[in-house]
Order: sequence, then structure tokens, then C-alpha cells
Amino acid sequence: MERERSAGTTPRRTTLADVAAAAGVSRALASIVMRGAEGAGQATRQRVLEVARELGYRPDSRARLLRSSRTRLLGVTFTVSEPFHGEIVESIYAAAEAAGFEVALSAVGERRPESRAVESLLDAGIEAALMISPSSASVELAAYAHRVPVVSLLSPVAAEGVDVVRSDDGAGVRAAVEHLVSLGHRDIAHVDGAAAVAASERRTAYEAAMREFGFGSSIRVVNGGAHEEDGIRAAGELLAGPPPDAIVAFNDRCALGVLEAVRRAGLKVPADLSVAGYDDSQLSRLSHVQLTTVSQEAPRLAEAAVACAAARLASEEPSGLVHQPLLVVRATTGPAPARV
Amino acid sequence: MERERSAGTTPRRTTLADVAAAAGVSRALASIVMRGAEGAGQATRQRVLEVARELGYRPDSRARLLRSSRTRLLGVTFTVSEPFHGEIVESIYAAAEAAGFEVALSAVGERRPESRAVESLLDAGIEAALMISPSSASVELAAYAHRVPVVSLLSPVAAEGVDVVRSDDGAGVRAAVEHLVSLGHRDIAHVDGAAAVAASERRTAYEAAMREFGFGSSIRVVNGGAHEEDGIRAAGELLAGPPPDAIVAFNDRCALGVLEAVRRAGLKVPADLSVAGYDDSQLSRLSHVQLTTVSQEAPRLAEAAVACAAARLASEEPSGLVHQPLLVVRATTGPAPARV
DNA sequence: TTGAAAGCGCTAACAA
DNA sequence: TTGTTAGCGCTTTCAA
Repeated sequence: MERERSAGTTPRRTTLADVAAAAGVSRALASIVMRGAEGAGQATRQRVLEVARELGYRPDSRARLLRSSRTRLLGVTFTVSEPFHGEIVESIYAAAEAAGFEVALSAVGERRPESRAVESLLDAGIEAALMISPSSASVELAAYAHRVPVVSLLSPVAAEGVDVVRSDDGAGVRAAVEHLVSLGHRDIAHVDGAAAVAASERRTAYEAAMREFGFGSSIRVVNGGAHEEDGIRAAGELLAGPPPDAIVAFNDRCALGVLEAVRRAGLKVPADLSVAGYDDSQLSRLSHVQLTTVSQEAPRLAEAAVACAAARLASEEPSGLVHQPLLVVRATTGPAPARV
Repeated sequence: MERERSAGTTPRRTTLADVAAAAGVSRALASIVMRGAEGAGQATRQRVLEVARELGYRPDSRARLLRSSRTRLLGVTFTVSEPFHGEIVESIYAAAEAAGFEVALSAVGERRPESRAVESLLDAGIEAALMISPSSASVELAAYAHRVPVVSLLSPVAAEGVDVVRSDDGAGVRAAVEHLVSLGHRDIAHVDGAAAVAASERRTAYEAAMREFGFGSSIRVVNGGAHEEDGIRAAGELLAGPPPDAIVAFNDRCALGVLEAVRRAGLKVPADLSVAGYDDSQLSRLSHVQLTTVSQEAPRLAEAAVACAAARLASEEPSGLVHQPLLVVRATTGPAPARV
């Protein structure tokens, strides 16, 4: 079965020149119309647009990208195996579109280092890079930032010229602890994120909050991590001794592991023990999970990141880089059990 | 703080012309060397490469894409909220690189229809499109296929000119059923995928396998879906009456829901009831899940898809489009309980 | 083996 | 308001 597009027969794609010719105007004018730029009369505009639609014209992004100084293209690096990154990516598309930007995606994975992901975006002509949880060293990030504005999402890296958009983890953790305290819990433990991004900030905030509420003496931090396995292991350690009243986990995936271990140990959640996560990921919203967690509000984070990039491109100072997280109370936290 | 890249100061990126000039050759020759094409002497090649490295030259993909007829760019559409898609994407990067292709990603999401995802790739100059679980109608797919070779991954769509790369779901489900039968199970139920892609094929295969093993009379299909919630709901229905020996779920996420409901009903897995999933997703591999499942082997699927696209581009007939899945036995299936 | 010339499809100065 | 003229950085004939 021969296809239309097979060797030789390829029906050339409609170009701007075709549209211009059919509408009886110059290419430049057609370009102005297609871009919605000013400099064309009402009548012409109508006609060109009409013709373009009839011919099924679509601008060639390669040519556009090559030629224009303002590509209005935003590069995004994300880790393909992180569900929360996916949520942010989706929101970035929406925010970018609203702000008149296109989006170029580049995945980071086990066999695809972040450096390659960024380089390929740079080669593609992005105007700014949004990096979700960047893992590159500060010097590398600074080098990228030397080329285009770089916005780090989620991770509070300190690199010259890199803007950090994130939610206030300290406030988020504090809110979780406060919520548990208000439910009567005292012996609140923390399963931390170990070497994960933002782990130390959350750990510190947990300790500060415990002291603030007068439970400095019951501070208990266990080495955890960012994934389910880590939560299970950490909770295992925690339950080897007398169980705490409640556990604040580094993130949702970790919290899921904690929940699993806690239930496996025969304890009821939240009757015997409350658990809180962090991220408000889709996982936490599942009907059988109903995890109390802290939302970073992906859509707003994405908006802030896009706005930040836009500001830098307009040589303005970005604002609203730190966003206040939101406690989402679901079913894994409840009143503390009556004390002995 | 002024940045180097701020207004006016932008240090022009090194171009091929710079490299050519520095190496004392023509742009054309430098291009040949950079592409690794033939037509340059050993010495020249060395020198040009050296100079390029010194100057930190990186080819501009926009220009390259615009000019060359063979862009060697593969477009990939995927759904950002589907973990399994992510696994495939990662494997596609590896397979594409091995085959000398670049990859352009375009996400499909709730607010970003597949049509937009594909169109943007087309505008970017892709040579072929790999669509993971495409949801577009046949006519649309056929229209895309009219422009570039289109490969559908996972979903067995029937559209003119679209190649389907997938694993043999029938064989996979049959293997799961056979496994359960060999463990002594008879009353094996199926929670199907409802309207999900490939659901009907798996359902049919389940029924066929049950008949094949002589348990046609205990065929039991419950309306499920592709996500955890669906599994919970379906298992709830199933457990309203006398529970089956084993359950084969549409996919892993559904199986996770089934597991949850089963355990909530006080049954032990696999002591009281065995559960099998489909996909061998990362979820299924988690230490506390250890789900018996059927692997579609993402890396091999990705390789096959890339090979298929490459074949089409070379005007050859693709082969190896249907891949044999692999049963992965973990901890959620075990011997049938002793019968009454 | 090398180089000169001609564009890919588009945008951006400028002039009319 | 419109059209003309130059390219963006690269690849691709074609001739030397």
C-alpha cells in the first residue's frame, strides 16, 4: 500500500508565501497578520486570515524560532518518574499559554542527565528555562543562567542568577504540626527526606514548630527519603519502640510507605496514629488513601514560575516567588487517642 | 545586578561560521564534519572538531531542523499523569538515541488535547510521530499518518496508515490465567478496563483462557476501569457475594485498588485470594506491593516503536510490531486455599 | 577533498 | 498601510 507521503510524492506543506500569494499580499504583510502584529488593515487582515484557514496554513515553528529574536518559547525540564512533576508540567502548559508562551519539554531520567535535557532546550532556542527540582550543581545552573533566565521550581538551590519559585516549606510543615497539636497530639515524629531536595528545610521547620508549641522534648526525627520504600523502612524503625501519636512525613510518597508500615503493624489510622504527608499529589487524593497533606498548589506554582520568567525577560524584578502552602485535611489525621 | 545576557550585551552564540573561520575551512565543510557525513579528510576533520570543542560550539537545532530534509526528529505524545507512559518515554529516549534520532516531547493532559500535542510536533518538523495510547479518532489519526509515519503504542487502534506497536495482550492475560490455574485456582474473576484502551481485548482473552482451561462456567467479569478507584469499586461488587479464588485486574493501578478493597474486607492476599495486574509498572514493584503482573517490557516496546518509525522512513515494511509479554510472578498470587 | 552559491520559511528593518 | 530587502544558521547541490 503506497502512501501519499511516500518517496517523492510529499505534498509540500502550505507556507506563508502560499498564503500571501493567494491573498494577493506580500509575505511580510501576511506574517504581520498571522502574528497578530499591528500594521495591517482590517480588510486585509480578514482576507489573509480567511485564505490561511482555507489553505490549512500552520506556521512552521522551526522557521519562526530561527528568525525571531523573541521566540516566546519556554523550556521545561522535569523528571519523568515523578508524578508531582507531571502535575506541574500540565499546569505550566496552561500558564504559559495564558501568558503567550509556547512550551518545550525535556525529560530527565536515569539514562538522561539533566545537563543533556537543558542543552537540548538551549539548542532549540528557548528564551527561558523552568527547571523542576533541578539536580545540577550550582556552577552548572549558574552557567545556564548566564545564557537564559533560569527558574528553579521546588528546590531552593542557591545559584547565581537563578530564581527560585517554591512554596514556603517551613510554613507548610508548621501548619501540619499545628494541625496535629490542635488535635491533641504531642508525641509527633518526623520521617525526613534524607538527601532529597528541601529535606533539611522541612526537618528544621518541624523541629522549630515542635519547640514553638512546647514539645521540644519530644522531637523525634527518623531518616527517611522521598519514596514509599523509605517511608516503610523509617516507620519500621519508629515502631520498633513505643509508637508516636502522629507522624509528619517528608512527602506523600513517603507518607504512603509510612501508612503501609503502620497498618501492617496493626495500628489503625487515624484512631491509633495520625499521618500527614506533603505535596497533595494525586496519590494522596485517592479515595482509599485520603491523606492529610500540605498542598503546594501546582497550578499557582506554575503560574508564578511563568510569571517570573516573563518578568526576567522584560528586565523586571520578579515577585511572588514564595508561595504560601495550604494544609489539606483528609482522613489520616484525627484526634489523639485518650492518654494513659 | 546586571546580567551578562541583559539587554544588548548578549554574547552571540558560536555558530558554524565561527568554527569554519577559526579552522580555516568553508562553512559547508565544517557542516560535513559536524554531521559526521563523508566528504572530509582525516586531518581536516580532526582540526574542525578540535576548534568546535574549543569554541564550545553547539549546532542550532532550529536552523538544522529548518534546512534539512531529514530532521531525524521523532515526536512523542504521552499523557503526563500516566506513570507507565513515563516509563515508555524514558525508554524511547534511549532507543531513539541509539538509532540516531532526536526526541521532541508533547504532553497530553486534561487541558491539552491530543490534537494540539500532535500539531505542535508537526509544526516542529518531526519526521515521525510515536503516540502513546492515542485517544484521537481513527480519521484524525489517519490524517496525521497522511503527513508523517504514525506509530501507536499500546493501543490497538485501527486507522489507515497507522502502525500499532504493542504487546500481545491476549497472550499476557492468558499467561496470568494459566499461572493462576496452575496454582489450583478455578474461580478466577476479571475486573475489566471498562472503556479504557485495550480493555475489550483483555476481557475477551480472559474469557477465552477460562474456557480453554475448562472453567468456562466460572467466568465472571466485573466492570472496572484503569485507575485505583475503579478497582476498589469493582472489587467491592465482587466481594458482595461469595469471593472468587483469584482476580485478574485490567492493569496495575486497577489491581492496586482491588488489593485495597480485598484487604479492607479482611481477606489475606494471597492466602485467601490471589490478585494479578498488568503492566509491571513501578507501582507493582514497590516492596510493599509486590504485585504479580504481566510486563509489557517498556524498553523493548520503545525499541520496536522506534524501529518501526525508522523502517517507515526508509520505506521498508516494519516488523516485530507485536511483542510477547512476560509474566512477572511476585507476592500477590499463591496456591489456592484448600477447598471445602 | 574542498568551496561557492542557493535557499529552508520565516521575521524585522526600512522605504514607499 | 503596504511592500522590499535582508538575513536567522544551517544543509545541500554543484562545480572546482
